Amino acid sequence: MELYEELVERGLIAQITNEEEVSKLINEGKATFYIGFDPTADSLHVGHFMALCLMKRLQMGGNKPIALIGGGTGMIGDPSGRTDMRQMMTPETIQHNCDCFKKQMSRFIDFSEGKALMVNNADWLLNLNYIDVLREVGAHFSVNRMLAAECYKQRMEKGLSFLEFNYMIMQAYDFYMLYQKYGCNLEFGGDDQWSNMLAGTELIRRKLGKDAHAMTITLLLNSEGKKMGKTQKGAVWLDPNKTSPFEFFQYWRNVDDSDVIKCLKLLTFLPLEQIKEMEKYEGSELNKAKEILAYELTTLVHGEEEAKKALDTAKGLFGGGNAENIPTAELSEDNFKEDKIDLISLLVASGLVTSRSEGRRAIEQGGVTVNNEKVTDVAAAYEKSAFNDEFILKRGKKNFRKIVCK
RNA sequence: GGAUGGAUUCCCGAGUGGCCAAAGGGGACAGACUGUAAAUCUGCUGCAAUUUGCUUCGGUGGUUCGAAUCCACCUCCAUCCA
Repeated sequence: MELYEELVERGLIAQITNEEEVSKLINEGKATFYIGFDPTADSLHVGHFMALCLMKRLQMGGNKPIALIGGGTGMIGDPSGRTDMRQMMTPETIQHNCDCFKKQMSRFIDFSEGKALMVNNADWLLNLNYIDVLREVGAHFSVNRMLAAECYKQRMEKGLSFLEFNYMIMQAYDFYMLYQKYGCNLEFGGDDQWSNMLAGTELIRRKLGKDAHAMTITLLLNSEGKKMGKTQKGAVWLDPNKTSPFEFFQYWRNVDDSDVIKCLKLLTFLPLEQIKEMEKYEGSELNKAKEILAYELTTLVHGEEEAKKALDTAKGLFGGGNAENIPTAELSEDNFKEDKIDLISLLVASGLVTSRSEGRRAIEQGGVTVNNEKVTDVAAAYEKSAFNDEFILKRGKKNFRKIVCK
């Protein structure tokens, strides 16, 4: 199967400007393509992960990826799909985030010997002269058309600042620059970027009279149409310090039945034949597929060793076995009063709940377990010596913490 | 710059002087049922304490025994007009 066909088969492709041209380009390994990442946080998250995978797939097919870090566009903020204005970031934060991105990306993409490039649009955007831009680029944009773009629809109700309105122009300009500098002839991006990307191809056509293409990646949505990769606590990060490998593993282990196959196709590098086998799974058999999904992804992001650990831990916790690597909370002297600590304090100290009220509630509702024994006494307290042996605290069904005493 | 409407707890949204920590819904969380799934049902959802206290309704000040509710000023937002 050719590369492009595989991408389609996996459901990765959402929209495309010219299917015939693009498929030819990438199948022959002749594309130089770019994907932009705006440095909105100090770590990449799952949403970026799909883009990284795609870069990798294409790179394996001989195409040349350019990872564009949005040091310049980050100063503006993309209004697409947002209902409110992004918080403005300081240049220092942006720089810091850019650096973090670079580090993380190098894990996935081979940047050696010019096989891939990493550039920062701050290099050309920051020094632009307002009047020059208006004359050179602004003349080619029709406000009427821009306003009609899908990505601004939501914002038309709540309000859109001129600052953010310009995001599309900046992104278009990026493509235009990359085309000239590196012969970049293809832009990839999330499906919510479609209008911004089209703006780029149009700008290139108008300014240079050349064809460039755009292709969007399916957004990772669950069966309810919500973006995946978000939890109550926020995004699922690729940085192990922000989302531990175990948490990362668990996130995928817990996806809905209806989303497993889709995730396998979109996110893993498992051959399609193997995934097709799993499509036949029914009922609880799907748990096997979930396990594979979680294991594969954890391996990709954190390495095989971490993935094994996470798998072991999960099996231990849910199947009754060793629970070596679950998140640990350390207690210090200060946590004890007269060599004792009450259960509520313990819950708070371990980070399983955020307030004492919440802890009390959890206990009252029968959601707290100590070494597999349900505790319903709100006033329960433990001696220091209780922590000499293994002490596993559990809130709800899936939140574990091993408690150790310094 | 002018006119009008608005800002309520995670979100939407009721509340227009005491009965309001604030209806209802959504979400989140917990329990039951399960397969570490979904659906469903139940509970719960400001903070702290074993029936009580404390801090909340854009901000600041004021009226009042008492304010989310009334007044003044300010900030922000939306719509229309320029």
